[in-house]
Amino acid sequence: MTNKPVRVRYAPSPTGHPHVGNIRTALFNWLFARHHGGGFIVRIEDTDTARTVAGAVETILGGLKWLGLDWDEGPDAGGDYGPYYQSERLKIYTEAAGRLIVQGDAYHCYCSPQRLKEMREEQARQKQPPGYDRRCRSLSAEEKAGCEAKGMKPVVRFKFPREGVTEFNDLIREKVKFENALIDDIVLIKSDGYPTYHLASVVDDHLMQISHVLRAEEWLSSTPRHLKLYKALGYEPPLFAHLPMLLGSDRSKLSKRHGAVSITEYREQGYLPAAMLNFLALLGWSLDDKTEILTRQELIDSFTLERVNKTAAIFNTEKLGWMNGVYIRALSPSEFSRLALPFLDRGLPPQVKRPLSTDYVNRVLPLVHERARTLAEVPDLTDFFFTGSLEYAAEMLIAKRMDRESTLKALETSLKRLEAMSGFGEDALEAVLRPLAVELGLKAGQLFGVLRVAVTGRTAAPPLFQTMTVLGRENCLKRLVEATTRLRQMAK
RNA sequence: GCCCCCAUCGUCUAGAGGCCUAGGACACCGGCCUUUCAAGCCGGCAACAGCGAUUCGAAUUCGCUUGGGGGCGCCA
Repeated sequence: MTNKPVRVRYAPSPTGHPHVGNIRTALFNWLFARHHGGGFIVRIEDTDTARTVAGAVETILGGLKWLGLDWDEGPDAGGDYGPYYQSERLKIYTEAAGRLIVQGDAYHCYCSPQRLKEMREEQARQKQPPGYDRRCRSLSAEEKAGCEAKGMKPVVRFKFPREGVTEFNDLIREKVKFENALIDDIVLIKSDGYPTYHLASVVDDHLMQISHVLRAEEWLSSTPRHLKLYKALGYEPPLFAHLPMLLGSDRSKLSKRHGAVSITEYREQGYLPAAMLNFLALLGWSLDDKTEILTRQELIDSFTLERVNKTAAIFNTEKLGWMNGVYIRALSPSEFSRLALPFLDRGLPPQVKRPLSTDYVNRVLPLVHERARTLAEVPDLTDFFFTGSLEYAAEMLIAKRMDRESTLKALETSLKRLEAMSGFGEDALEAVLRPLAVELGLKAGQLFGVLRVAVTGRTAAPPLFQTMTVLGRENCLKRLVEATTRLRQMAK
């Protein structure tokens, strides 16, 4: 450990949606910062003008906010080390690159993309490792002048040492060693004047006084270059920790074909931020041998790099679903209603009258509270409470070990008894229907099953009497009549 | 192809030489509860990749093999 104050950063590039793998990296950085009482900085790495997507910054920031990952410095927050958009720091990078050239640690390269492409193809043919052949390292003054005269725009390349070994101590992987001879000269400044990730992140991490770089494992092999860059620039490098990757179900890099991959999609699918946070934290980190559910504060208190593991983890949606269910059930009824309402409003068929009655909704939702794994399931679970007519096959009305005739009789008798009821409460319904089953020579389950289908149009639903109570007398009677008709019309 | 990293149930993981006939969770399969579903409870299935070495003793240490992942862009 250095004795520098803890300052970590999340440095997304605004090229698309916030990938859950990326967000997991953000989360670990945030947890690390909060655990140590350090700073969490967000820096936008918008140095690829071609790939930058409008609105992406907002989406990424929105994802962080949704999860409650607050940042101390960055867009919207300001800070003493800004600007926090790399596109606004171009001068700084140009200056750094200029210094490296003067020092002899970097050089202009005029090789065209075309030549580089051909070079790589040739290397592939020869089964040689691909990499820049350093041709422009030894350009004479005349050759250089010639290129300039032709108006060629150079890139700046880093002169990586040709021999020796670069070794460093990764906080998670411990000693990692690379042979310098195998590492080529990376581009520092592109021909459009923008820096590459390598230069920009090194310069900014230094300037922003980042103490620990926690990033995904895919960066492990470029770390030697970064280390040499720090050295050439005269900076003291931060400590590095390369986090395990997040993989899809087939063990390949998590991508769209594995399903939802953007944090925004999970939000839209009705996952709760607390569940998402908890789940993501457990991908590559664990507290002990049994704890699964942890609050944000518990996560902060117990998060350490020592307990981050080295193995890539598969993003397991099944377990996320279970965990989300746990969090949903832990919600108070009113919180559940408040959170589910927008999903209901959006998910119910268009013919359902809007606005939805708050009072009615508040009576319906408790019935499915413990049955929902995501908020997005709520409309499907409750639509029969809202729609006018039910759609189901008449056969569904016929319960186990019953036939058309006995079902018809059960329906007609029930209808008569229900019509005769003065009240229509849960207990009253049970008091009427349970004895009726006996009277009809049916098991309670058989009668209730018939009525459940008649009233909800489905075989799986919330408890019958509660459902009927909420649905109300008029609606229930109407549906029983419809069920009778439907059964009569059914072909024998 | 070259370089780097990794390797415990299907999945997420516990395990830092004897506590391990390897623990927990998801999923799955039974059972209980029960008007269906869900929830809950009880039980079950299921793993130390292989081979050598070190050691009285190895999932834990070392080596090799195999397997998986990542990197090798004027992307990040």
